[in-house]
Order: sequence, then structure tokens, then C-alpha cells
Amino acid sequence: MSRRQPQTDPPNLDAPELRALRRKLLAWYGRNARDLPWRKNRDPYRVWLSEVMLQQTQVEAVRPYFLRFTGELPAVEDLASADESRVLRLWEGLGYYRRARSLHAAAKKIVAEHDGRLPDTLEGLMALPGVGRYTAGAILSIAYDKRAPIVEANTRRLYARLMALEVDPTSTEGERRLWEFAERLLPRSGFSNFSQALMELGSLVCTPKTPRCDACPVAKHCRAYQAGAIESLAPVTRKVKFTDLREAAVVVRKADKVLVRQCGEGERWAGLWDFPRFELEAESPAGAKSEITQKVRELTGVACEPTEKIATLKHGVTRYRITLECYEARHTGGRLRSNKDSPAQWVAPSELADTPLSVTGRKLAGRIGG
DNA sequence: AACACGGGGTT
DNA sequence: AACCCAGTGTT
Repeated sequence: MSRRQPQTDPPNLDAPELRALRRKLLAWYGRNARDLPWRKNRDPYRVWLSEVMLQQTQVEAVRPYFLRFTGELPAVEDLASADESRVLRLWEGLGYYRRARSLHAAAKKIVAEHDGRLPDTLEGLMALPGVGRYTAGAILSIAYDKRAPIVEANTRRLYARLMALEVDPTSTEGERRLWEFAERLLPRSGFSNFSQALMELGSLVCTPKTPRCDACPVAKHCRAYQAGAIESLAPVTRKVKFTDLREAAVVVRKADKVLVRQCGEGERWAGLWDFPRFELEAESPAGAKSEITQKVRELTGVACEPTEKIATLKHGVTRYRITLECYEARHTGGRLRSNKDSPAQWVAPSELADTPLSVTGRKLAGRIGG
């Protein structure tokens, strides 16, 4: 036995209390389950897709994307045989684009190695790119109705309160305790509804701020509520410190075409296309212009002369708050450098309709007569 | 254990 | 303006 921190939490819920909790939770879910598109059936492909879309993304943001995606690519074979640009275009605006590329790669693997059937084991699922412990557990329970615990944002908060978890839930120790609790909480059957009920309660009742404990079906079994300690528990998310960044995006025009490049593997928006874009260091307008000429040349080989600033967009990317200065420029020479590592091309603005762009890229495209 | 990765909704 | 979101993968 390894050394363990002294147990500071209240005693664990005992077996009879866990049974009562499960029963009340399921009864509550029966009355309060939302009508969500991925609950129409338990098709593993749809459950998988919904879980990946829902990673770090709220239900209401996912809903329209899920409907459009399943409308166009209704089965894993459709996804596997689709072009990556089409998959990314369907994902455009949802963020965390690696999810879409991993999903696409996993679909190819499922077709090639699993005869088009999603694996139904923890190991098989976690071997797929983009599927970690949570998503594997969610698919096993929700789609296959198998016994599998889950811990994600809703359940992390719910469990932490039910247990009155004193340690930092984001620490390794906190995480271990949460998974342990999730395991003990599992019923004997009905895993599909159970997983969804847990998340639904966390989402609708056991909310981050001012949870609706008066409406909670399991408040009687909640250690934090019983101790009046809901407000004093450690937060379940980490604070992020923002860094301001100033960048430039350049619409280089050559006759009726504009210059775009595909973001590389190591950079943000990998796989998506964008206008040449880089950090801007110069403060003065004149300095900015010469810097733009230089950076566009470094990035694409193209020589250009900035003409005017056409917009300033503010947006956030993970821990950065970015002020994006958008310029127009005219092509003055140079040879376009495009290769496998860094594809670039001249396109008519109308072609951008089928090209996956970042949100800022899309906004800019909308301003140049695309 | 910390960080990168998007974008939008809520408080 | 903070805070938050049905996390995963890399370093």
C-alpha cells in the first residue's frame, strides 16, 4: 500500500444511500431529459460524433453542427470516404479542429480495421485518435449500454459536491478520487440512461454558480449541501491568464484572385486555410507596412505592397486575446512558394465558400466580395 | 503537471 | 470581464 494523504472528506456514501441516489436520479431524468438530436437513437456513430463535438463545447453550440454533419455524413463509411476539407468545412466555427481531423482519421481506421463497426471495448475505443478515457466511457455506456464510468465537466462538479471533495479536483489526486467515485456510483444495469442522467443533472441543476439545490433530487445525499459547503469547495476548473497579442492578416490581390495558405501541423488552425497571418511588432503605420511586405514574402514567397487597413477584429484563441489588423495589399511580384508542408494558392473569392477557414478568416472573406 | 488547442454562451 | 464548456494529446 502506498502512502496516502489523510482522508479529509466526509465519510463516503454507503451502499443504501447510493441505491437511493441512483433511483432518484433516474426518476428525475425520466421527467427532465432534454430532447437532444443525439438522443434520437443509440447509433454508436452518432453517439461518438456527439461526444467528440461536445468536448469542451456546450450543448446548444453543438446542436446545429450535429444535425448538419449527420445530414451530410450519416454513417461512418461516409465520413471515412469524405475529403478532409469537407469534414473541416462541416466543423468550421466549432473550434478545436484537431477533433475533426482525429474523427476523420478514426473513421478511416474503423472502416479499415473494424469492418466499419465502432469498437465496443475500452481499449479498442481509446486506441482511436481523439478518444480518451471520458469519451470511451461515454460511448461504452450510452451507445452499448455497458458498465463504464464517466468524468467530465458536469459530472466532475456533481461528484465533487456529492462527495464534498476537499482536494483540488484538477489535481492528479482529485482526478483519481473522482474516477473512483464514478465507479462506485454505477448501477447494476441501465448504464446508458445513467450516464446521461448524471450529466443532465450536472448541467441543469448542479450548475457552477448558484446550483438549484432546492430542486435537486439528490440533495439529501449530497455531502456538500448537507454541510452547507457548496460555496466553499475548490473550483473544478483552472484559472487561465490571458496574453494580449497583435497580429496582421493580409488580403493580397492579384487580378481577381486572393492569396491563401493552409495552416501547417505545428500552428493554430492546422488543416484550415487562412490569409497570410503573423504577429505584428511594428507600432507605426509605416513600420507595419514594411513588416507586412517582409512577412508575406517569408511566408509565401510573394512580394506585395499594402494599400489600406480594411478592418480590425478582436478574438480569443485559448489563452490569447488577439487584436487582428486586416490589410489589403497588391501583388507586386515574387513567385508563390507552395509545397506539401505549406500549401498556398491564388483563389477567386467565390472559391472560399468550400474552403475551411478560421472564424476570422471567414469574416475577412465576407468583406472582400466572397 | 503544465500547456496547446476555438469559439461562443452565461453570469 | 470572468467564468465556463459532455477533453485529448503533447511536452
